[in-house]
Amino acid sequence: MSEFDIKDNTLQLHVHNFSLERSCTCGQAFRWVKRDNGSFCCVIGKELVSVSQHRDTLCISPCSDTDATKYVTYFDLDRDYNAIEDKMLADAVLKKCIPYASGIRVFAQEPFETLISFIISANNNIKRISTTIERLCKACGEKMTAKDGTEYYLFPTAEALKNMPLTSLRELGLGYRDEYIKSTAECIAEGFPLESLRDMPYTQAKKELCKLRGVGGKVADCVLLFSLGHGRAFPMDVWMKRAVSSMFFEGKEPKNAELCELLDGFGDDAGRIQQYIFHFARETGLKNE
DNA sequence: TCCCAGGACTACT
DNA sequence: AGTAGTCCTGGG
Repeated sequence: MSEFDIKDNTLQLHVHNFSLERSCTCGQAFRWVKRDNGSFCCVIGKELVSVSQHRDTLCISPCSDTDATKYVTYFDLDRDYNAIEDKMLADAVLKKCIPYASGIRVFAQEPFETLISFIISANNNIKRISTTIERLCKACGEKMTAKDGTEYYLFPTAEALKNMPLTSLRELGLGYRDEYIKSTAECIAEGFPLESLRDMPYTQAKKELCKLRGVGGKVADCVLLFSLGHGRAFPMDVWMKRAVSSMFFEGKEPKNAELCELLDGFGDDAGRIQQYIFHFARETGLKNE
């Protein structure tokens, strides 16, 4: 495991080629908040944690003695992203993405929170997704108080969401997604084996996820990549469609088989490479393609 | 006022 | 199997 140190309830993790800012704001997670002092806050597990980066050191607080592995896993610190970038450097197209996205890590988030969050993300923008999720947490997530007195809310359990009246959900600004969320929360509360999708082949796991209401191919891929460890998952939103068409298919939309061939070439790093392409597309607007 | 935003559902060929 | 219209909401 990567090097770490704990003092004064602060965990210090050694990182390399890591960008906290890019990783927290790239759209994979919605509860990270940037504070004036440059640190980022989020509720992870049941803790409200503050994270800051100083060159190659990540400082996380508060922390207990046994939290190191938890955050190494969350921030994906044991993976060799240099090896991924080396692979991309060998490809003339992928090479161009690196300067725009280097340092992004794919976080390992909690499956249920990720599932509900990305159902909300459908036909929606990041700002509204974030505010809606915070309202949802406040409405039916457990209220917690940190040692310094700060109050915060956990992401709601499936049980709590299931018991919310549709009208109350609608008042939170979920729009037509309210019934998707209620229905999916019901399925999870009644035993839909979300965790078991981790060990299932990618294609089968995706098929299972798509049985849930409000979950189509794109949302399923987000859940598989961002919370269930499926590196093959390659979320295709409108930006990615534009990017993939212009970068790999001379501006034309690829047929399904052509796309599969491309993604097979990316192998188990497809999802992480997706993050590089996505960031490149957003920052350049694909103007030079 | 109209149109769209990091999709999914439904009802059609 | 593939495609058009519709869906709540906030902002340009």
